[in-house]
Amino acid sequence: MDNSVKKLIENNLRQALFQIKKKGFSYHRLPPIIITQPKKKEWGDLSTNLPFSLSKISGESSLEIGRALVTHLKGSDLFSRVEFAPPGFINFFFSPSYLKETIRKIVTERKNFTRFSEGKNKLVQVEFISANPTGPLHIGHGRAAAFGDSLANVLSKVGYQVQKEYYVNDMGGQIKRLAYSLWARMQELEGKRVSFPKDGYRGDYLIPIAKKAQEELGEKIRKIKDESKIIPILTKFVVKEILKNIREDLDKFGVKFNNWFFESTLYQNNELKKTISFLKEKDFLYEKEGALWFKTSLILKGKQDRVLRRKNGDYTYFASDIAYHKDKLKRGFYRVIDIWGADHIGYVPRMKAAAEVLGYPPEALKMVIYQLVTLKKGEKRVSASTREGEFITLKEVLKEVGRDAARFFFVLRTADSHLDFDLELAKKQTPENPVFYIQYAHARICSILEKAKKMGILLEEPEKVNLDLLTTPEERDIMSYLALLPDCLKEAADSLEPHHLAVYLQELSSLFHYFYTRHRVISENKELTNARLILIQAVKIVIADVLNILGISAPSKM
RNA sequence: GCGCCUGUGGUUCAGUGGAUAGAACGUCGGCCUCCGGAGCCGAAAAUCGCAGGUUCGAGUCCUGCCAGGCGCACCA
Repeated sequence: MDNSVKKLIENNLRQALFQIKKKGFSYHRLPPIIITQPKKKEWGDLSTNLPFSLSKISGESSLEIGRALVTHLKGSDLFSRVEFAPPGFINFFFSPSYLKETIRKIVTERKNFTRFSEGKNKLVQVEFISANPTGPLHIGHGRAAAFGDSLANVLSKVGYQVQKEYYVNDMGGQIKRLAYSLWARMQELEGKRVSFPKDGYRGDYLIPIAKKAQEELGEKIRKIKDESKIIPILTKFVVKEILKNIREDLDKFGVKFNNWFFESTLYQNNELKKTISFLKEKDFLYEKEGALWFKTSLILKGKQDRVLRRKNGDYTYFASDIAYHKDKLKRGFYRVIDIWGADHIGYVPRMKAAAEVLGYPPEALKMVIYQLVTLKKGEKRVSASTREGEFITLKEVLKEVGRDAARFFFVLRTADSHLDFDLELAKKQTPENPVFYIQYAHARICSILEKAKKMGILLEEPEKVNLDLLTTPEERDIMSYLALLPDCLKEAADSLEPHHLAVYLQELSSLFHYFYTRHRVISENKELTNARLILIQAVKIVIADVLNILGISAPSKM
């Protein structure tokens, strides 16, 4: 728990800062202490530019600050060396004893090695995908699913109690069009020539649902003459069916939600109307031209007001979304994270403004925007669109490239990057996909452990093994990198960027494969064998743990 | 027109204001008596879109421009 090595170094630095202040160095405030992994091995395992940043504040020379800090940093058993690298860096070299402690911890604490306690008792919500139940999930939703699920896992590692929620828009014009589209399909099945509703959903996926609707509802519907009374029945049916498909896809993708929140409940339990009254009391509403308006302009300068209730009496999506966020706030989340596609970017300021009126503390509501996925078919780029019925479904992607590869592919990039999903490449990607590289490292380790077992070599308790024997540069590099994992996870959580973990895995796997080709784990030297078995176990545990966070399997055989 | 995102080797992407900008794929050349060759090593390949600015120091921050993506509803 709480195995941040950067935190340890930071504490050491703070003590040293306190010491040099007593010796006459003057600074009125501390700069943020930034500790990074340097580019070159000669510059240590970790490094800080504190002399630079402190010099900027105090006006004293970075050379003097650096030298003074280093003399006061000596004496920690964390490092074997601390070097001042003029003109302004301090480089830290982990001590062998710290590295030993690291792999012992990993082997004994296992998954708890990456666990933090800081979020304890704090509720966080991650709301993601929330695709309208008007069609199957497509490749873009896959990105949201992989990102949101991984982020939720990362946050729960840091100690938060995370709730994953899917908001279902089962109201409004889109759903109405969907029901009419289904009705048209059903009539087609009966051989009637009907004109398809304009702006209807033309995708083939409605055809099997239409068949099922006929089987289950046909008789009931035939008795109803008034079409307007048929539609509500069909609406309920089609939403249920499509949600069932969505759940199946997500199940295959390894994504499970704690809660499915239906927009319609906000109507049923009157919360929507209560929200409207609330906003009215706050004097944020007015009527104009028969519609009810929200005074967005009071908060967002230069922006126009937005309609909450239309002339025809229907509430807008914005209205129920305000009610939805009011409900979330009431549920006591320390933080609410909404993961939205870039096509909702213009909606962010509006929702934030509404949140302010609802009384959200500014940092409590965070929208993460991920850029949309475009499909690359040869030289052509095709964007996904549910309405036109021309899209690659998540189901197809899963069929083509598999869950592990798909999830890794989606989560390897930052949310900001515009993802070109080259399906042709993804299809033939199997051998060269980076996820296999990582899983292969895991499988290789399992295989070695299995071999050791067959040879009758028992895995010793880490305390009983002489880890001082792990002295080669390759072994040291692995241990050093393992020590950085908790910080990597912490940073992924703080920045809401799970891709750091995917990058970490690639590097760790590379270090392991490199080690593997140079050294034998199982050898005549019994003591060394035991030590290396501990090392590779640590690597194995870490790979499996991080893959698990990313929702990817860690097979022992491939 | 306005707002947000992106522009880094041939391609896809990493990169927390710091030290000589990294990796993968592709290309070329090597490495299997021996724990899994789905691996490893080496080489070629980058004016970090362009132009200014801030700074001791800019791929990273600011301004302008160029190119691409997404928005700019009484749709969701």
